[in-house]
Amino acid sequence: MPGLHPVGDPVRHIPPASVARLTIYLRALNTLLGEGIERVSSEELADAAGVNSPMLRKDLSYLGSYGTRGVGYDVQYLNRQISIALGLTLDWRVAIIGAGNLGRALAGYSGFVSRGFEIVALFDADQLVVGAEVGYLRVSAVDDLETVLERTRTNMAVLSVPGSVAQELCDRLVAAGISSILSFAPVVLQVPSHVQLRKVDMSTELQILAYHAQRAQEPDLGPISRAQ
Amino acid sequence: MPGLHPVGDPVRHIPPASVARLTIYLRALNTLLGEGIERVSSEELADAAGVNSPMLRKDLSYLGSYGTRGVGYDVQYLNRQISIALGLTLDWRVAIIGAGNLGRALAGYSGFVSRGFEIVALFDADQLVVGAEVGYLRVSAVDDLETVLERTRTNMAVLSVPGSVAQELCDRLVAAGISSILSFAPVVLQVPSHVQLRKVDMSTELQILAYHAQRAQEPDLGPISRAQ
DNA sequence: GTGTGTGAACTGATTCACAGCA
DNA sequence: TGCTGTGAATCAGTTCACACAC
Repeated sequence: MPGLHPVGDPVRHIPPASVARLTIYLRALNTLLGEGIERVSSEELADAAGVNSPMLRKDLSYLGSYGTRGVGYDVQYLNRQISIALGLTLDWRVAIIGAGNLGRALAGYSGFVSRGFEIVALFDADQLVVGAEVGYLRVSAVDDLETVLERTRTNMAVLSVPGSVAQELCDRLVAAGISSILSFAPVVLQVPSHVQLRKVDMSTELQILAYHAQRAQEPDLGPISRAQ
Repeated sequence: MPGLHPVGDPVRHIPPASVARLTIYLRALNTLLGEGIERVSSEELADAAGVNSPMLRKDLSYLGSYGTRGVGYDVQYLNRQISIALGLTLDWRVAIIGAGNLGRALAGYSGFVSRGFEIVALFDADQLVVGAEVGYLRVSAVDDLETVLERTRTNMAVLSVPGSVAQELCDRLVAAGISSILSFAPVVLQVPSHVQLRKVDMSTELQILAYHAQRAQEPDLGPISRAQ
């Protein structure tokens, strides 16, 4: 009986860790769809997503009972149900702030568009860049931020600006009513609690890799000289 | 008594969640250093890092006792201790695979170099791009991957290639002895267990934002019609 | 007095084993 | 019989309160 939940409690409250994995399942399902595969077991899908199958089943159970016992999951149907649960069927209009290499890479990244995200604006502070065409977008002046955000009905923003101006621009985004922000700036940003801020940070990631690599390097009992 | 741990058990085994936050503290400490601040309390540093102070103290306690009770932490000293614990004082030589917009953005990103990571090679498959100069680097042909990795003594790799070729290149990196990989490719990669793979994925991040934004939108009891 | 360091309590995430259904 | 869905058990991560050092 897919689609049936106690009235007033539909799908509510998926644990954050599960939400993150649901996006991975979605990706794996898309790959399967592309290969023309129509049905998949929790074991197979878990493999494709790089998790174990009880975890996958637990995650999916937060959404409802969308599989068939003894059989597995319908790829297309599950794909759609996860999309609905994540809110991907709504209209997401994204502005990218900062048209440097990173901003342009993001603007040209087809993975966004294919998943219900439309990039509707691209801003830069540099007058030499303003007006340039990047893909099908024209770069707007960051001075016109508020006006353009409103005109384009933007409801999500990506910050790809230098750390030194990130907080200032973040504040302007919040003041303009944006409450979902993805930041690539290498600084800690402060936002009011109603704003969802996520950070992507390449040097943080490298540092975490360094930690593990270091540990792998010195097999077990490292030199105490290491400290200081 | 900083620097003293039971012999044979120096600093071992920092929980993953703490490792991730230590990189943030490092960033905050660097900002403080830049402002000429010499001493900081757990409360102040926690604020700057966007966490609460008991958590920060707990995280730091995994490294040792580097603060002074009643006083706080020496910014410079703590900065150094965290760097050591994370392995940032070792020699990290990074290759970037893929010289598209993203690869070039990464190659030009000063945040890497400033934290002990040296970018030593940049690869692309496109013959029109090979040989071009990006910053102080010359783009190498991906055909020469193994040779160049060895010559440059690369020990970390960043994958910024299209999803369709990511697994193949990942396999080649692993075969070439690279065991720390940061992938920006929007696919699930399979690696042997001794290889540390981290993923950065912008569309995953947007999807997570979408989930929260959707929930904020429909105040609490969403329509059941939502399912299917 | 002040602010760190840490065991103890708690909360959330993951694993497991198996009941339930095709 | 086969594979999903889920409570119960385990494990990890976070919060808290307070002992302890300066």
